[in-house]
Amino acid sequence: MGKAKYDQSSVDSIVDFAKGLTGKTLAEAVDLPKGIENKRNRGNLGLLIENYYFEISPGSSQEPDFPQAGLELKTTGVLKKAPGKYVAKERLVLKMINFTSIVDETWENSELLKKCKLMLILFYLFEKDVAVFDRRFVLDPLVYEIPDADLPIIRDDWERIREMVRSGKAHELSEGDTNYLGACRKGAGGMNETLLIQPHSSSGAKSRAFSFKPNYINKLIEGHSQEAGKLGVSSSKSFEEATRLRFRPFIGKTIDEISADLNYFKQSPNHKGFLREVAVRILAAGKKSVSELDKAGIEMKTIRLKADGIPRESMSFPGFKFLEIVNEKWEESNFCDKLEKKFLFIVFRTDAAGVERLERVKYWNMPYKDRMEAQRVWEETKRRVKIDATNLPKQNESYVAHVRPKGRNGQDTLPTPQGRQHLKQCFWLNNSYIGKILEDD
DNA sequence: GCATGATCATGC
DNA sequence: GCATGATCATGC
Repeated sequence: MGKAKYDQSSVDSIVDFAKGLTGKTLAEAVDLPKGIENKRNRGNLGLLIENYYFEISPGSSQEPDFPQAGLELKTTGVLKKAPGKYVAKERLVLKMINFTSIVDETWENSELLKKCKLMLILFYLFEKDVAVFDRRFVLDPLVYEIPDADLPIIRDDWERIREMVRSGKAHELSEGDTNYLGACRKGAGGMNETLLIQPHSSSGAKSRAFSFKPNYINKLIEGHSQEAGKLGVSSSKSFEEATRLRFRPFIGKTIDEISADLNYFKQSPNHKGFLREVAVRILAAGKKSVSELDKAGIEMKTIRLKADGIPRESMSFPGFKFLEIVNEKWEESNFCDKLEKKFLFIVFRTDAAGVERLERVKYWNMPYKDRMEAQRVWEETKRRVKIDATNLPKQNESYVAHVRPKGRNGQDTLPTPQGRQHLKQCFWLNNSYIGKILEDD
């Protein structure tokens, strides 16, 4: 190592040095050894940055990357949405969750806080076919310390995760359990993953890591922490309660009344997303900009109940491609991702007189058992697509989910492994299943 | 009346 | 231009 380029014990010095990356790629910023450049796309940019830019090789995973400065280095990808506007490509993994030790931790003495109390986050532009060392750092490095406004939420998230492990439910953890801080899967995955031992249960658990959810990262990127405070997120009220309050004034009102209140009306009788748009407008209180939900990665769904309490329709999810699903793992699938989220149901109901009203809102996480059933349906779909993409799991084959078309019209098709074209399809949660969920409370 | 098939307007 | 959430339409 040559003469010191910066002082590893000084946060300011490290940050100043990090700014040298802004607008550049790693390959432009330093002379990389030849062998590396020959490697195609693969490789972990974060690791390369540590080794070749900062010239450090962090050892212990318990300590920050710059132990003397107490600073943890993170490198994360962003996507370009519009000129100058970037969004997180994915969650930012902070640290593996140690199931054994977390049960005895408090937030203040937690391993997470020890390692990630102060972070330096570098943002590079993710582009699919560009090698990692040619990816450009597009934003200034961000020095991150949990903002006061976000602390109650993140701390609450952490405590929820700890409580899950304490009650022997590490294997039931899902990202939807929490708001900003998630427990994401991290590790081998797939068939031959070795499950980890957890303290208060004999069930093995998949390895998981603490992560910041993409939408929280987006919030950081936008630098809107203060605005989140204004929305009431930072108050002693829980995050969910704050959102619930938004809907409260409209509960019990008819759709026409709400529509009039918001001065937002159905333009076309065929507008199938109308009620969703109504809900979006309630949330945003007029401004249909970023909502609290987006930041927390909450999945909002509108549900319309018939007078008997049964949902009129099943619940659709994004479409899948026949040629992709056959090579995908459940854990990597979009459907799995969605089902791990926290849902916010906006429930409308037609009353005895035939008038439809906003009945209530409800937060919900899909129970572990049902996620496993959804996985079964997904695996079965994958299996059948390989054989005959026109014969997929129907509603009566599972109490949780089924597969059905989703497209613009009969011409909206995709190629199948059989070499034909077939109507686009997506996964649905059965309306009977949704009905059950709403029944028990 | 339900399960399945087909398609809509919208926002990004 | 197209994926999306959602609802309409049909057949049994």
